[in-house]
Amino acid sequence: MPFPPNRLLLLLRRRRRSRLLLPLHPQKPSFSSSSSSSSAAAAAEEEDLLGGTDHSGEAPTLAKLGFEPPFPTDFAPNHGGLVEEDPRVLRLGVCHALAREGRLKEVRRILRQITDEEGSGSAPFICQMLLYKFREWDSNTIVWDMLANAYATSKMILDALYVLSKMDSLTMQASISTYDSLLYSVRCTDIAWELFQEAKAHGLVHSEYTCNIVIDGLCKQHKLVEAIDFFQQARERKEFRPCIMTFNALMSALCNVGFVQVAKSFIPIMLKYGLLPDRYSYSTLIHGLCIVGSMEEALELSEEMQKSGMELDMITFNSLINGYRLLGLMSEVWKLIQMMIQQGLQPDLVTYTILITGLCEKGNVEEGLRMRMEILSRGFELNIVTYSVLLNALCKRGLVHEVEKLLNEIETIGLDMDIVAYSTLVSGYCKLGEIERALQVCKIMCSKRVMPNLFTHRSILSGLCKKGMLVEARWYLENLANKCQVNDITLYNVVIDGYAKVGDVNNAVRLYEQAIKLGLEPTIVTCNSLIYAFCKVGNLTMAESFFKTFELKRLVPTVVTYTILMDAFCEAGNFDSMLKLFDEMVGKSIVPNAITYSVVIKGLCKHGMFQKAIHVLHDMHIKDVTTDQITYNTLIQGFCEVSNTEMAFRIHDNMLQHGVVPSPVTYNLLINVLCLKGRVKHAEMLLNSLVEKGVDLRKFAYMTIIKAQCAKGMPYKAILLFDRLINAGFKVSIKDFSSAINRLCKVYYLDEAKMLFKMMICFGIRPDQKLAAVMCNALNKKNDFCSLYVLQALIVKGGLLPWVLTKDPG
DNA sequence: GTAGGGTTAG
Repeated sequence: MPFPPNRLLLLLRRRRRSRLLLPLHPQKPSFSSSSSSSSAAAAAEEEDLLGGTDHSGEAPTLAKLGFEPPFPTDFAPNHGGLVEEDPRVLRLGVCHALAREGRLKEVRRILRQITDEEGSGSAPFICQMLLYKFREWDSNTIVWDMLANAYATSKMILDALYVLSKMDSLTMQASISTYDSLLYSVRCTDIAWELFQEAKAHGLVHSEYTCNIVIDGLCKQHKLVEAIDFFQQARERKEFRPCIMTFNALMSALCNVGFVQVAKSFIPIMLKYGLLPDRYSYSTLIHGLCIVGSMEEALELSEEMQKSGMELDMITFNSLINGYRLLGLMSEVWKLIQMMIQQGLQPDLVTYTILITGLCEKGNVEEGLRMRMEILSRGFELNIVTYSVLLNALCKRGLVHEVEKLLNEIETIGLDMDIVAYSTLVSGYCKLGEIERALQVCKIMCSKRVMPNLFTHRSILSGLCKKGMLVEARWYLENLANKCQVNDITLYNVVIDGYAKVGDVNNAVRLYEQAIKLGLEPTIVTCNSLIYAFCKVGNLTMAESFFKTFELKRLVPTVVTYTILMDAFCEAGNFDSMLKLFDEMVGKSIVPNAITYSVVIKGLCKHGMFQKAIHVLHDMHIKDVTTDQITYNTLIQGFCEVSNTEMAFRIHDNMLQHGVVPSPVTYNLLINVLCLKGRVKHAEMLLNSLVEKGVDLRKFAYMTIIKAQCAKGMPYKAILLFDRLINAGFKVSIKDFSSAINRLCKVYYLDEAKMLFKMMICFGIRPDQKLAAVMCNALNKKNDFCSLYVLQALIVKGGLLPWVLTKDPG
């Protein structure tokens, strides 16, 4: 007997809430809903078989696992339910007859047909047929064993276990191959390991496949340490002879976590067993090397593969292509595709998806969409993976309309959205601040039985936090923890960071402590957010203290940790501490990135060390650190703050030379510095040239010039620009009108102030008390009583208190 | 054995 089924059921009992649930037959009666006395007796027998009555008074284990067999209400012994003519009985009879003749292949085929037709939950019914019609047949054991095997190979695990438990009660012995089939079927669940241990504890002999199945299962469950340990021990005890598939499984699992060199070390072991690496071994290792960015080594290995007589196939080519994509080297991607075509292989959907991903990552969604048309024109159909890539890119660009179009397309062609596609959409809507829409998507996916996972929940939490809805985020998190038992530190990280961003140190720390109490391990991300929280409220002592505490906990600081602390010291004006941290970081071989350098540049500028700041920028170019808009803006801002217009513009030119497109913030800075230096005309010229070029500008750029024009006595230009601002589609507020009107009043351009005031009324914006007071006082001083009366009437009509007419709030 | 969703810093 390979293993005792009742013991297995006890194992299963411990996993009542495991994910291993069979699809239910909701319309079929369950044990508990049974009403007839005979069915109650049968139910009692079932309970006995299932390992005795549960003393807690709960239903039997299988029933708790969602197993609701049709028996006993529609079929029971001595109940007349079994009729000779039942085709299933006849087929089981045929099986017995064939088994007697040793025609086992045919028996297997018929039993597979029966189990597939009857579906999950049918085991009790079929067992009853075998039990009451064929008990005395000498071919009985073979048929029972093959029935268990049929259920196991059809992934109806609980049915297989049920048959085995029945066999156990009838003192029939199941075969090792049935045991292996069952083990194979459950190998991806944590049941497999205990199943094996139980079998071992009972001194059962393994087949030559058993250990290979266990290793494969452990690898697929990402239990790498256990898999390797098991492999070593089984080898030492000479319990098995590993096959090539086992080596490939181990190497694949290692590669997937980035341990490609460890994976490679399995090759000599393979050779010792007389096994030569096959195309799967090579492509697994090549894939592993590609995902860690070791492209040179990957190419070397692909050459070795070819020398061994194996041509590169699509999968290996795609791995290499994706490797270059991951490094952002799209030119190499194209080269490899050319090479692939030269070798007679046409790009497949995976190749195209990698290409689209690469294009989208470079910000070229339009080209990605065009590529989609090319795929269709080549006769391919897009799958949900390709659509997810496009959806993600469109969401990130905020192209909601295009997203909707693509979703319609997915629906029209009848493609099912999977968990990744739905999560992408949820995340996309969250990033766009459309939480309600994201939650609607969640509802839809649940209704389609695609359940939200960690990614989905994290996106929702992140979206709530970014909107400042921390109460809701906390509520959502606690609901997840209580109801769904989803306890993952990354979910806590998101909310802890949410608190950190608004400077709510107390709640950030409290939530952190709550996570620790739950037994969750903090990560460096948790730590970084807490350090950020203390920095945000200016408590650098606590920030440093937390930093040291986490280091003691062996959490390794990252470039993010150092950058947070450096920025805080920079903001506090503690230049020396900032540089000390920078040196400490470099000393630990942590490589500074663009964000770190921008903090350093900011610090140097604040300290008046502009030459050094420029030097850092050059240094970044030499070290091939990507400079972005913020890097340049930081330096431009530095020069603007000391009114060095010339240098600010030179940095802007340098930015263009390096192919970095200035952001709206760049132009805000440049226009502002021109206005501050009194060069309002230059500022306007710059603005005009930018508008002509179709450059994306912010309201700030317009308003900066308008305010300067008002203050410098250029009221008509200001009014015209105000008009252009409105025509450009910007929304104007009372604040914008007030800032212009106030300045005009200050320099006594009252007629123009009145014009803007009228313009404001025309736009349906009512003056507030402060603006009304400014206007009234100015009119009073100029003795413009006529206008004053009109204004007063307007104010009274608008419901503003009359006292504003005599008081100037300043 | 190949492609998709992701928490932290300027």
